Amino acid sequence: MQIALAPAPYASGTPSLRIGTTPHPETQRSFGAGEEIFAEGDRARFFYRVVSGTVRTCRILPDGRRQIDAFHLAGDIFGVEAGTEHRFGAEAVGEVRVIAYRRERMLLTGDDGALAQEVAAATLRALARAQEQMMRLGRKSARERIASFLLDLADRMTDGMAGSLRLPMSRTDIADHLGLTVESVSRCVTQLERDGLIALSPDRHSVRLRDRAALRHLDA
Amino acid sequence: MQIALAPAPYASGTPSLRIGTTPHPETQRSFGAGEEIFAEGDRARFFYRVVSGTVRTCRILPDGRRQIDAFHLAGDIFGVEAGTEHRFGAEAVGEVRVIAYRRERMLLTGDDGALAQEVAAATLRALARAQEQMMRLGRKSARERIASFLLDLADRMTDGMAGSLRLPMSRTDIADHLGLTVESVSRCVTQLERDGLIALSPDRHSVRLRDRAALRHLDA
DNA sequence: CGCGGTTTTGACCTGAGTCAAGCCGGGTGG
DNA sequence: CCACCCGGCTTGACTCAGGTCAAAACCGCG
Repeated sequence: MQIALAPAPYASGTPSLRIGTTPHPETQRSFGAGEEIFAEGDRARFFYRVVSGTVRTCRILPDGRRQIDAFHLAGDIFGVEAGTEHRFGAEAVGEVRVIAYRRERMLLTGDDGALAQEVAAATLRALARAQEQMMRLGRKSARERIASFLLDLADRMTDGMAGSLRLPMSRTDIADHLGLTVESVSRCVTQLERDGLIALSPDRHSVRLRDRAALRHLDA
Repeated sequence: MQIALAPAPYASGTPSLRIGTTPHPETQRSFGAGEEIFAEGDRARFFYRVVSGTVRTCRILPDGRRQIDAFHLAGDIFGVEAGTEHRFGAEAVGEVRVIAYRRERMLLTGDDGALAQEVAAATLRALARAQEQMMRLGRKSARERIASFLLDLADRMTDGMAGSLRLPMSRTDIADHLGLTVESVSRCVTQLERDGLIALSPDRHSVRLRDRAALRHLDA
């Protein structure tokens, strides 16, 4: 497959879009913290690209248990479906701007094949992440999951200057992503701090990875 | 995307392949129980389709913990990679026959676009399964994981006549897929049997789903 | 009928969950 | 400018689902 896994061409702060020969007015939308972008079961008429901010896609069991499938950062594509409806809900984590693409756009392989290829690449990347996540959820301890998650996030958020990354999501979100409880996440993070592997800002939302080697060792 | 999620055109016992205009001699290969089809880290020169039998793709942590990513049944495509190497190993569960496709075949969008589309569809399906699996691993109890797994397998193995499906894999494999231990799998299966939700053959490898409603309720 | 691998069962242990307070920081209004 | 609130984070004490270790039991097979 000719899919290039190079960094997504529309990274972080690139709201402008090059779009084939015919100018498609791409709809750009904004959402406030916690707002729903689409719900589980909605008709999948669009798929999206994050322009700025962070999006979480998640599913909720009837009894309230929640699993956050993934966090999508600036440049990431999400909401692509094989069937006709969204199998996950999507919500803004903090302030978010996204571009909505009409799903049918994917049908035309002509002209805008570039977008189609990008989507294919994004899908493959999503699959790779999902597989990584399965490893975490299936076989790793709480401590290992946190270490792995932080490293992964650090890789993806290039912006964070000098090893310090700002976590856009709450502890609860992290817990629901890693299959843990808030308390466990809190305890593990604190423990990693005590052990000197990471350092936390006073508001506890910025993390500096002080000992990547040790973290990577935990990541296994 | 024009991907049709209809049942894969080359299902179960269909070794013959229709392949565009130029006849490509597709390599068909056989493997015995436990044999390795490719290893984690191998150059990804081929991807595969299961002709008969079951394949497991898995990853092993340095300390020996194993996570089985997925089981691939007849008709399934596996081993498609975004990068240049396989990020999972693949092994035969019992006797297996597969067709190996040269990876470059995907490059030509011409002629054989059909295969390319099939791969795209397979990728999307794999992603959907991975997401289902994350839900299981992240938020479900042992009992629920087993129920969910059995239902899923029953759906995919149409062959199993009248609700009775033969599990091709060992308890250990199931455990490593569901993030449990052999003992837990065994206990849960036995419990489901005692509770009358399932019935087991004397060799404990065939399962009849006696109360799908209850199982589905567990699946949530 | 004995053998070897898989599955099951039992007794015990522990990592993470649960429940219940505190704590801290940031935002508001007096 | 500061006292107060409120939601998210942390901490502590206790519980429990599932893991661990060890031993049968079972099935299929030669």
